[in-house]
Amino acid sequence: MGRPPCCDKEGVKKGPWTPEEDILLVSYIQEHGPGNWRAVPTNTGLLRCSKSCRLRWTNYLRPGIRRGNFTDHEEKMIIHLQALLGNRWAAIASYLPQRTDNDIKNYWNTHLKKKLNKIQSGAEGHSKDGFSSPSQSITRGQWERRLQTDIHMAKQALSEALSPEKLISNSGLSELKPSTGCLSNTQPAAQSSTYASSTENIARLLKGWVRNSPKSARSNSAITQNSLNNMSGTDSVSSEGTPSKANNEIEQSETFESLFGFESFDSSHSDTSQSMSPEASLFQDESKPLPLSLLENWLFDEGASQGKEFLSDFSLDDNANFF
DNA sequence: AACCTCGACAACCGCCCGTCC
DNA sequence: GGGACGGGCGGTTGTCGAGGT
Repeated sequence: MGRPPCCDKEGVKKGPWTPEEDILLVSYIQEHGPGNWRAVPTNTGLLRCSKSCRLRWTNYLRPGIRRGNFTDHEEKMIIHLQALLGNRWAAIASYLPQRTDNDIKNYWNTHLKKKLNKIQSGAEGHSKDGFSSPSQSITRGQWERRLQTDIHMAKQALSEALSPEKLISNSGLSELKPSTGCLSNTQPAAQSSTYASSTENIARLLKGWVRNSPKSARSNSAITQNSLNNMSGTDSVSSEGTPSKANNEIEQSETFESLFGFESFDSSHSDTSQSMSPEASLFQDESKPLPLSLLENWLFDEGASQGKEFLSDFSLDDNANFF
């Protein structure tokens, strides 16, 4: 007997999620927190598979997700991390807390793969013209130096992206300023007309839902705090850096709105991978990235051969020229 | 205007792993 | 110890819109 499917095939809805379904899901998670996905469809009345609910939440509804165009910085990080980690999208995503693994995977498959192929074919063209490919001509010493340089670059990029100073300086309430924030109704650069990809629709709907829901009328701030704790899957907010009662209800309300307003939709932020919204920082604990030093160790201790493959696949020089 | 092709991305599927009983 | 289950992950497919013919 094979493993039973995670959900009955009959009576399970498939395809794009509707706003109503999103609201049902979000409201449930607000009350109970993410997890126990098996129970979600039955408790919410959603005609969806539990996996589908989890996916919808983690990839699109979860607070702190940045969508829209990838910055050059993010692009570089993805390329470097892909070279280091391979197609371990979840691991790569842990270094880009605002991006989901699915998003990164899609971006890789649709954009970066092609770009790198172009580069590679370009390099091959060179070799045909008399230039030997780097992987063929490079000595081991050169290769190691390049590898170290590459790791250093990746490390630098990561530390820039994840440095606490930047997090603090960039994650402050300035993110909520109308000029750049969620309340400004800024249009995403690439907005699709379909609901599923119209994150602003979700935001608007959810905002409306929060305002109209009886619970929000009862105690908006309480919900906000609870939902933050629940949604983040941690109780981290309360211990250190606790939003004290000095953080008044308005601020918390703004924070909540920002959860679904996603200022980061605004792709006009120049180097947004370096900024992190407060909500995003909440989720950092959820998936702590492996320290890069460990990656280095792994790479040098066990993966020298893999490193060579990497270099032959992905030439630094080509890459440098490309960027 | 109708049809076709291609690209982008949301969602699904199946496998695997960790946890619990 | 091992089976069942829930959840995570990566690969793949489906859908839809844009652009081209």
